[in-house]
Amino acid sequence: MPLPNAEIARVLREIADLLEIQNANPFRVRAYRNAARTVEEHPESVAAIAARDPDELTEIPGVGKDLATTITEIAKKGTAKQLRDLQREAPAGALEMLSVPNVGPKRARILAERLKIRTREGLLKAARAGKLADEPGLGAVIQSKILRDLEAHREEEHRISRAAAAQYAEPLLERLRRVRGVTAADIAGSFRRARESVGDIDMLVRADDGAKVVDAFTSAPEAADVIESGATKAAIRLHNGLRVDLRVFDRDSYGAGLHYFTGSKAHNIAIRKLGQARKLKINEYGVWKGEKRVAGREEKEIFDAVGLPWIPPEMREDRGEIEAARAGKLPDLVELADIRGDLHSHSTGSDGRNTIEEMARAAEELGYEYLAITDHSPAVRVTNGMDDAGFKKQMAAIDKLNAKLSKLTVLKGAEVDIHKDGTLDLKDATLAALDIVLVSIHSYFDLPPKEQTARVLKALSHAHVDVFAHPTARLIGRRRPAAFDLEAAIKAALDHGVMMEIDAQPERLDLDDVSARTAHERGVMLTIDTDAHALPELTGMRWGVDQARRAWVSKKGIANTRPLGRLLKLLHAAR
DNA sequence: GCCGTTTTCGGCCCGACTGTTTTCAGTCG
Repeated sequence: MPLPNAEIARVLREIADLLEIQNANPFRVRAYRNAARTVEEHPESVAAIAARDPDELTEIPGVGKDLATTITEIAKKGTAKQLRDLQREAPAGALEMLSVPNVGPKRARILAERLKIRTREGLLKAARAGKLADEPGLGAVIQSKILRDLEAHREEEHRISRAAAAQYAEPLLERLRRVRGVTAADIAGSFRRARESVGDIDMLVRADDGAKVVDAFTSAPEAADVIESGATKAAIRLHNGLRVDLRVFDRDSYGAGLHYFTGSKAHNIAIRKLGQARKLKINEYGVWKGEKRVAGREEKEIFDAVGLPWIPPEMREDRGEIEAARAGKLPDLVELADIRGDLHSHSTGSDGRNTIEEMARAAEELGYEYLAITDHSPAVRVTNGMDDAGFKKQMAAIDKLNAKLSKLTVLKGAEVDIHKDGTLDLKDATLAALDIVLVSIHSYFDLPPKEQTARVLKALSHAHVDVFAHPTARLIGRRRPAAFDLEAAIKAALDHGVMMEIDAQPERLDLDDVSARTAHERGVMLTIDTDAHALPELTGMRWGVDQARRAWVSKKGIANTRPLGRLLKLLHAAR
């Protein structure tokens, strides 16, 4: 297994941090950060490219001759001589200081070099002892901020799922909308781009009187702490530790502000460069020709100014969307309203909380044409899975229910466990009788990559398999993706006509955006499913659709946008 | 360190808030 892109990116970022502490050319630092990002999001294994032909690496934007050499070295050895040299030269402890809020490269160096602080605990002690107060560049106020953040364990970036963030952000947004004089309010940032997790929330408000909005914001009951508070900008921390940033814009600049604060940073930089080429300055207040603002009210005007069609927020990651927009090749992204059914759900047959009929009625309410009930097979005890006899009974029950239902068809399905050796957990005769067979990993997550890959490939080659459900089995923030060769799995899926799932559970979102995009581009049909274990979870489809949009997938690329007849044809074709 | 619709050299996105800097550096987004 080649070194994961994320690991190469991590090493590049560490080099960037150390260069910054060294006070290196900021543009050089930026080059490393930029390369780290593009490597991390590259759809193909960068280490595999390096092994094949290192020169090919320079085709990745932001990677030139030097970085190609460094990346090749990292891919081969897991580290680079440059990194080791920098580590030796840097004052011990400086890197660790960087992760503390309000400590950047300059202060990190002061803390490590002058105060000889090596660890976070050391910093906490020094701050308590008042040793930071008299240092140039620090001071009493910075000291107390550092102390407060360290005591609250805020040193590490704390990301929460987008779905969880919505529960905090949406009520706060409603509160701001009710402030007198506010004519619009939106959540921007990574939340609007539909990243699977968010580290903070950005809110934009359109109003003439910024002070009034800032006041309402900083005094909201949701605010546990005010981080900063200015004329048009403020930041608070919620009781759960989540940071919320607020910006207020007037009518003439709101669209520009929304574009700017939706990001991503990399996307914005690319757009500004396009502006520069047209002798335009683009900032969060508008598009400027000299001193004159020529656009800014609507977000679309920013794109107009640089000759591009409006680009959906989910695509704004500088992953080729600007080139696609320029070429008129932006995909027509799938929408929630395109979804005609759900292909992965559970009932009281295994670990679901509702009966098949309750689930079916709820799906009917959502306007769906079909719902697949895909209860677990018996291998994993905690899921209370059914054996072959159990499924036989359930199929008969579904036939009966379908006779009663007028608008919706319940599909007879199963979520079958993939054993350690790649065999499946139900008999072939049972699988053959089902309308839809999902396979997934629920055990032995840590097999060696070779073995894990073999296991997955064997399962996907099984004649009765329709969908590879939550393929990597990751749980965001809790369980790493199973280590198998995803490229090989995608190829196998394609060869055997197996679809791959985007599981919409906020904790899973599996496949992730980059993998789903790769699978889609290779021609693998995808599904978006809620994996609902109870009625309310059936409405979680939106999180999966957003993920698919981040993967550039159109309606055509998602199997369950098909009407029932076409879907069944698709399922039969694969068998 | 990267890169080219002015450029193979000389640029590289841009601004708000904070603190202590008495004119701006550091940090952050």
